[in-house]
Amino acid sequence: MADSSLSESTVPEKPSVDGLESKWGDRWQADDIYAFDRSATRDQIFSIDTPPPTVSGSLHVGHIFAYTHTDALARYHRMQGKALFYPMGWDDNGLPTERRVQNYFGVRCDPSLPYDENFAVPDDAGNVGKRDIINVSRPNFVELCHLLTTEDEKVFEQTWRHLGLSVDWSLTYATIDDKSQRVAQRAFLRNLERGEAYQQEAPSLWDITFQTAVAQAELEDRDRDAAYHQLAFHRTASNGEGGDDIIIDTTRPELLPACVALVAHPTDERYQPLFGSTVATPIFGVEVPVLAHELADPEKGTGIAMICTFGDTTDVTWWRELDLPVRPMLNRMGRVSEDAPEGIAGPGQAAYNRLVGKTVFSAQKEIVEMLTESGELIGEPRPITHPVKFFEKGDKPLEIVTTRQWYIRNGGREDDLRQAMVDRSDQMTWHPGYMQARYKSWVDGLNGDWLISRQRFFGVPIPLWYRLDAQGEPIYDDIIAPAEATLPIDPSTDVPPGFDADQRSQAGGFIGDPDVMDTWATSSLSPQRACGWEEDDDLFERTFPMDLRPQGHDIIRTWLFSTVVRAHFEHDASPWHHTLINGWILDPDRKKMSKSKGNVVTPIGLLEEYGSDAVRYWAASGRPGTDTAFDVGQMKVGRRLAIKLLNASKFVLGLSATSQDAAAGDGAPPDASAITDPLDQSMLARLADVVDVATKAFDEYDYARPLERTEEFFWDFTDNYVELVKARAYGEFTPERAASAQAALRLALNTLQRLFAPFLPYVAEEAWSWWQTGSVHTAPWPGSDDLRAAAGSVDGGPYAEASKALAEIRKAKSEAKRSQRTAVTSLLVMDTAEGLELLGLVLDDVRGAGGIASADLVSFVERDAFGATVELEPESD
RNA sequence: GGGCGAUUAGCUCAGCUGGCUAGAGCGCUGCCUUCACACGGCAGAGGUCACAAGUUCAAGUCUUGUAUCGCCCA
Repeated sequence: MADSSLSESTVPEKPSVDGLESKWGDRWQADDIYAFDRSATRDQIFSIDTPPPTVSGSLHVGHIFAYTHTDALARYHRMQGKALFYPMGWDDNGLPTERRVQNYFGVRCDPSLPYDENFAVPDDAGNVGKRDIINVSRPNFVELCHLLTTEDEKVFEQTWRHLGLSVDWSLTYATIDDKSQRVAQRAFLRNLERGEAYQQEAPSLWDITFQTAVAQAELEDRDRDAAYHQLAFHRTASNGEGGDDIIIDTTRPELLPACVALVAHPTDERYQPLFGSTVATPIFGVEVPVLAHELADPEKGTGIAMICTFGDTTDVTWWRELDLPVRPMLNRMGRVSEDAPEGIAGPGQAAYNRLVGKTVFSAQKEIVEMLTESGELIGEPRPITHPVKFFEKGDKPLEIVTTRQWYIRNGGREDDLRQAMVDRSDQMTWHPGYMQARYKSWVDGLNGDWLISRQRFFGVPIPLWYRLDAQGEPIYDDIIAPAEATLPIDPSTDVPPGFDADQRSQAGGFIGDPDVMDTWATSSLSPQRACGWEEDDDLFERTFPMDLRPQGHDIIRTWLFSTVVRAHFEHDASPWHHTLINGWILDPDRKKMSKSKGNVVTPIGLLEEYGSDAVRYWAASGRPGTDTAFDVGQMKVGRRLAIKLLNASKFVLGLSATSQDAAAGDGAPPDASAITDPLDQSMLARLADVVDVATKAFDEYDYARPLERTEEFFWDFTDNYVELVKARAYGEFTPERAASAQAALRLALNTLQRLFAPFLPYVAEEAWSWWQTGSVHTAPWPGSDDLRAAAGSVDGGPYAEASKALAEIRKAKSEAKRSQRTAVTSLLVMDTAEGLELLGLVLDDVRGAGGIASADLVSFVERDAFGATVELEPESD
């Protein structure tokens, strides 16, 4: 081979996938190839609402999986000429960070403490042994949160860069940064102004561990053991005092002091005579009404239930709809309050005193004892397992306590708004489509507005103050809101307009709202935050509504839904045009991988062991919406594929120093005028089909099919086409026919490198760099027109026929346990007339690859099906 | 209880608007050091497409039902 100076100087002797991440990662950063071009107009831009990962957790393979999908789509659209608006965000706001900070530094937030300017980070941070927890003020605690999340974010960024995400890192935001706080507070104030946010003193779900209210979206049911206890309520003068007791079934006898009524189904004949009368509670003798409501289940227990304030959400419904009094008995710690509920007196008070201060668990034991003593517990408790509501991050059952909280309307209490939320979901395309059913069923099942206030420390403060009356009590209706221009504010340290700092907590002065917002109340504004809402109008107009929201199906009811709510109110629009829902990673037992199960593999270890391209290959094989098994086998396959692409590129580029276009290409397809051989044209015709299928699939947000089809073609290309064409490409026939092979190989290689670029960004870039200037990732996505032009009128037939013949020859050698280099002394091919004609076109190539010295050794027989007989040269020793 | 999805070789999965004599990779078996690649290549064995009815010239593919698994909602 004469002149291969280019390939020799740039193609390594032994190509390797190792080390490409840092080589190209640095280069991409230096060249800023993923920078958003904000001069592009809206129709030239593709904007992505990247899910901000929770930095206080660790990255796991599920993240790698999902973010790779988005990145493949991003890279495709970039190659299609779009300006990518592809930011990364960090979710550092909220409870998970608080927890991590508590454990990492061995501290606890005590909001009553003053700020300590000289607070030093504990020496044993990150490795806290057995020692006393240090109580710190809220501002100190928040500082620690910022300190740790900043470090965590660096680690995350490093991993994402290693994976090869093509985000524009200059757009990075955090959900707790000042701009996010400003966006969240501004949006809240506007919701308030328009009547979309309101406060209410109402029964709320309460986590006794975290000491905060939680929203419906954060609930999960968990099965817990419990027992039905039969309690005897007594008749009163209203329904035949001294008559048979009324027996109710309850799993929570400890709430008996909080009983406000009994309830049965209106059509239940057993209890109809009692409706409207009263009964006396056991032990306490409190008189409560017997009422009718259709939520009472005649099949459950004795068909009549006691309503307590509050044992569960059904109690809340009954309480509201039946207009009952509140008789609370549990405090926010989940213990029995000192003050007995209204109506308890005399001997009842003495009994109540036995419960005071107890947890619900102990109170239940105590009350069962009392009921047994009094004979009002009928029979033995009957154990059951039933679903109990938990805060998804908590480990104690939720209680319901009456508190003042802030809400944002979401359709849970208004049918027209509920319908509007469903309509919004029709305005975006769901990938896969069936995931929209989850959204709809969630919206259908909403039973209240969105509770957004949280009694926590690290979050975006509710930006309000309240006036204090002459006694120093807050007047919650007398709200003082900040001007938008002053945002973000922290009402616990900032002073409202028209007041002095020393009026804080003084009679006639003010007090700041102590709460922070639900973390979803900030995340639900990620499009607004990323796109510069009210901060950068020009950017906002170019990027919003966004093109794509990718996310997991587990947070459709939280993140996706709440984002739709906010955009509906603020912009009267759907926040995105498309949403891509990813599945989960399952371990080999088909269980969701999670930290608690101890089956999580660290991503950085995988990336280092198999290479980023290999891991991305595995990830991109997972279909949209489909849960996928964690499979290192697929990563090994991906690694082989990546290496193969390097080696195939090396081979093609090493061949053809004769072509002019061997010299630095600019990304344009090589000159195809030399391509005249039928086999070459046939291969390109098939490649054109692959390009069309891949393009169509990508346009439908399916990243998996383009990879699959490209890979399938590529293996066949290397196994069959390259082998068939080798002899000719090396010049065994005429120079013109060699040139045809070389040009076809280069055209195919050029196309394949670009097709693989979204999936295997490192090897694609490496191989591209051997013969092209510029990055493959900013090269145009391949079209099929050039390929079809080169193929002319030839279709895939000759290539298929040649491959079949070659397979027969290989099979004969393999079955004879001979080397593939063994010469063929005779080949008889049987096929249809059409098949034989096609074979005639490519016979030289078959001979070259099969080791058939002369065309005289080949004969044909016309038949209606393909077949072949192969004779090999005798074995020599 | 209502809904969504899945069920194809030992394993992980393709098979889109019905034409398949059912595919790929891994794993397994045998062979080949071949000048792009041993981090390789060639070949082979391996499946009544969960089950049952139906529509159709034709069903893995459509309809209905059943079973099992997973998830969402109540």
